[in-house]
Amino acid sequence: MTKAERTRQFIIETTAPIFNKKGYEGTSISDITAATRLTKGSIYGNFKDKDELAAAAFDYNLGKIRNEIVARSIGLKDPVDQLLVYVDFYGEVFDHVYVSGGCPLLNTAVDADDSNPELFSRVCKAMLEWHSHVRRVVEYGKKSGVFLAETDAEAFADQFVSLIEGGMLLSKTFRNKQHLNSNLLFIRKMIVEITG
Amino acid sequence: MTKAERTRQFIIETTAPIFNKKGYEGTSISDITAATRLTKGSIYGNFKDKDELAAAAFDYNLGKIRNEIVARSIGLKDPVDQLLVYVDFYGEVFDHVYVSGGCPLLNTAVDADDSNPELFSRVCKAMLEWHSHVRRVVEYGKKSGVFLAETDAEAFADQFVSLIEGGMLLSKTFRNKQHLNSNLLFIRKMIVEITG
DNA sequence: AAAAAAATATACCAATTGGTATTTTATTTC
DNA sequence: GAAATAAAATACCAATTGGTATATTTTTTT
Repeated sequence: MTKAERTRQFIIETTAPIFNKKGYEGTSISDITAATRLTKGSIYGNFKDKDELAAAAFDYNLGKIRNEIVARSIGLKDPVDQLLVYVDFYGEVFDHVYVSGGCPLLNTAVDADDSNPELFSRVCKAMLEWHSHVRRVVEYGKKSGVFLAETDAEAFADQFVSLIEGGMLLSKTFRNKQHLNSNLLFIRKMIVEITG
Repeated sequence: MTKAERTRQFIIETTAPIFNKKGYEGTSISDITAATRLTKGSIYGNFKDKDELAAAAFDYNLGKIRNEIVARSIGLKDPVDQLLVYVDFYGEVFDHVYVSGGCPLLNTAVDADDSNPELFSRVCKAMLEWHSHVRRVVEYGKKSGVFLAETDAEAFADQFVSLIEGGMLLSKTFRNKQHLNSNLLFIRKMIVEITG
């Protein structure tokens, strides 16, 4: 790892929570230089412009979540266990996610859809990835006889994602983990209910 | 209604969707003067500063929703009907809400929690109002024997609000009403399930 | 260790930000 | 309709925005 690569990574890791908290337009170059204690020259030597850094910061924020989900999912055969990876994960990381400004998917979906089309397309892709993954796990569960054949996988994914993101929104707004926990418990019941 | 009151109202109504789309910090004074075709002097003659206008715009955006919910709820005795007011309302207004930038509660909750404490406290209040209303309707339904006694009203409200806000998020991100509709249908089933 | 290359800092730029004091115009009140 | 009053437009302000050209350090490579 060369010096430049280390600096680039350092800038991304330092500014990622700031972008997540203040938004991708609300974060200024001086916020970035203040947090990194680097100068503009250094920032612009490593990134073409603010948008490129914003995109890298979003990818980093999202990547941390995705990597953890992937790691926890390795080797799991039972679709129930695969769904529970998300439930367990969000239950465990809320406090940490809270201090870094909340769910990057939720935050960026809300604030980039008007101002930053490039960033918004990344959000779309990530949201679709998550939604499709849940849907495919349910479809796999139906095929393998674990889940009831009449289960609507698409609708299940809608409710799964909505309950998690909605729970994050409520818990962050009310500064109370209980709302998210309540939704996660409900998802567990939903999983039991589609289990034949 | 005096001239000043009319102008003030005109400014609020014209800028409310802009604030909702671009965020309360992302909307600049020049966005406001361009949209209203008024000058800074006129804007600042009617509002102390940008924050006061932002708060008025949020109140206006929220008020439109609240007024409609209240109007539709008048005279309803059955708690099922009272809950269905929200379900019907969000099913009907999605297209309109979409073009005005999405749910103001969701948008403002996400973008004001860091930058604008005054605005965020209004969001908190509004979200609590909604959540509490749903909870109280369910509690009333339990007392009057319409809903099962074992129903957890607090948890029901968590899921109710999360499914609507999460559905708005999905439908807005994917530009597809179906996700919200799917959640609204699910809420209907939830209501049936707690009905004894 | 010297030379070449790469990374960082400095000093600047025009444009835009939110906001104000003052002048001009329109609306009330008498 | 004239005088008093209120509203809106103009012209300005300092501070900040994202960004760049150039100078100075650090790293590499030889």
